[in-house]
Amino acid sequence: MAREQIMNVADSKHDDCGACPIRHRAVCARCNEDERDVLDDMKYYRSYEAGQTVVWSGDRMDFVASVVSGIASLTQTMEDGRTQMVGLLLPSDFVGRPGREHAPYDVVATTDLVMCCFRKKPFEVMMAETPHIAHRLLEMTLDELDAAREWMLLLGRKTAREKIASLIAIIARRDASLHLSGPEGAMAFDLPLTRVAMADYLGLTLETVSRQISALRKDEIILLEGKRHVTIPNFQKLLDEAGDDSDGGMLN
Amino acid sequence: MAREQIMNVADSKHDDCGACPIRHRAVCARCNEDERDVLDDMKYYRSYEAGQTVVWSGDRMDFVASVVSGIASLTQTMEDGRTQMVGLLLPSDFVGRPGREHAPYDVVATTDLVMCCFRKKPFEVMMAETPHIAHRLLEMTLDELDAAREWMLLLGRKTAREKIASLIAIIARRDASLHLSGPEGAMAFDLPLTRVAMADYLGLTLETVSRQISALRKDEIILLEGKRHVTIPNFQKLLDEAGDDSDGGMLN
DNA sequence: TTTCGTTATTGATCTCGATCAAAGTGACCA
DNA sequence: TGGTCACTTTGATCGAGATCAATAACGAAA
Repeated sequence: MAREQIMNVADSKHDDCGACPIRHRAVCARCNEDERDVLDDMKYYRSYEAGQTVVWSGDRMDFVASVVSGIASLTQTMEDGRTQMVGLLLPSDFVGRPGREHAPYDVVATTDLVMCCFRKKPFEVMMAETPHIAHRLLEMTLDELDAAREWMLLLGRKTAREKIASLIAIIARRDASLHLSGPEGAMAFDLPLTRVAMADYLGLTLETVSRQISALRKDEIILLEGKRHVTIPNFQKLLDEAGDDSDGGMLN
Repeated sequence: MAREQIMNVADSKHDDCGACPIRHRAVCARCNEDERDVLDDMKYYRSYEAGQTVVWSGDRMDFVASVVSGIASLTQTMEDGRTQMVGLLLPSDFVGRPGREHAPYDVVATTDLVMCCFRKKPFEVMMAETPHIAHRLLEMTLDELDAAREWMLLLGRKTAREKIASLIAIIARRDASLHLSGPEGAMAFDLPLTRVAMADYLGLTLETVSRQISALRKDEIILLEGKRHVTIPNFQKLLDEAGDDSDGGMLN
């Protein structure tokens, strides 16, 4: 990890709070200047282009990180090339495990990506000294575990159509919560994933993904402009297609 | 939760350490008597018969718990009855989330089961005061997240035969680590799951599970005595069938 | 503008696992 | 001893999604 590759972003008082959950919620929220100094010393930003691999499975990983902007995905690959996405990291999501030496999955930039990295050793020390951080991290990990379990239902039991509808609903909801838009009328956004990435997410082939998206469009569950821009005229209808009960993945 | 249903197990000095990871690793290991007293006050044991439901999805859940003996499973069900197991809890595994009101999944006793329960409020207080517990819990949650991600690869990309082989390998390994047996020669154990439970775990039907088990037996990857007792003559062969690279699910 | 390369769509066919159906096994009890 | 019930195995057939193949859309570079 050459020093020159590290991009230090201007660090005026609180301008990165929204992007960096560890700092924002565990430390910065309390505005403890000592802790801020420790953080400033041990963190750095890196950016990646869409398609770049952040870490390869099995590589030594001497940092933990959180996503500032863009989307990263965790991917597992079998020897014969079959691949399954096992995690989708959106802004504020965390990756890396204190106490672990090597990455267990490929981490890939799905879109252009900025990550906020913390060198692992000092991060571990800080975590031991700052209970807030351990609690916040536990909180985030439990959220991820819930998401993973929702995803397991999708992979194990849903039809291709339901899978696609579920994925679009997840993206729509995440997008809506980022933009703090009003109650659910029409929603519109760009799909941040290629058909191949969707297929890897859903345990399908890209052809099936394409066919099912076409089918949902024909049935006017979604509207497509170009290949990526989606409008959802009726969110409830989409949820019905997804086969989710109730709120479909929102945590209590 | 009637008082009479609560089974208080004899609590001589350290006899439950092996069964109760929270106490064992976070508190009891330090032999801090004050903390022991707090725990003794807030914990209780419950037992369930195979098939009994511990909590229903959506129910209020005012405790967290860890498995002392037996196997519990976390299960999600869609309105039309399709069900997917999303977690398999073996002795020392933890269930429940501090700060959550309602259970997001059904928790079912897959075999006869004893759980060690902690009332949630006092547990949360203790967690806030005892950093060791939060760290230990984070550790366990991260392990579960890793297991869930391994499972996602299985659900999304593996064939029926690979799924069965993977499941048997997981059970064999867990069993071996419990009994601290020597290096991997022949292994023998009872399957703790019915065919239906395996199907729910693997995202298959019970017929397919049965057929694939028969096939593995015919190919002498496994030996079957009765319907449940399995012997694995060559563990590496089983791993090859499972399609796992390297150690197939062991962490780091 | 043409050309190239990436990404997406659509069609034809095949296959693995689901579904429907029947029979086998073994524990428990009257 | 036979009957019942839960669980499992095996067979026959079907269908959703995979696979193989061709074409389309679109942006970037020349």
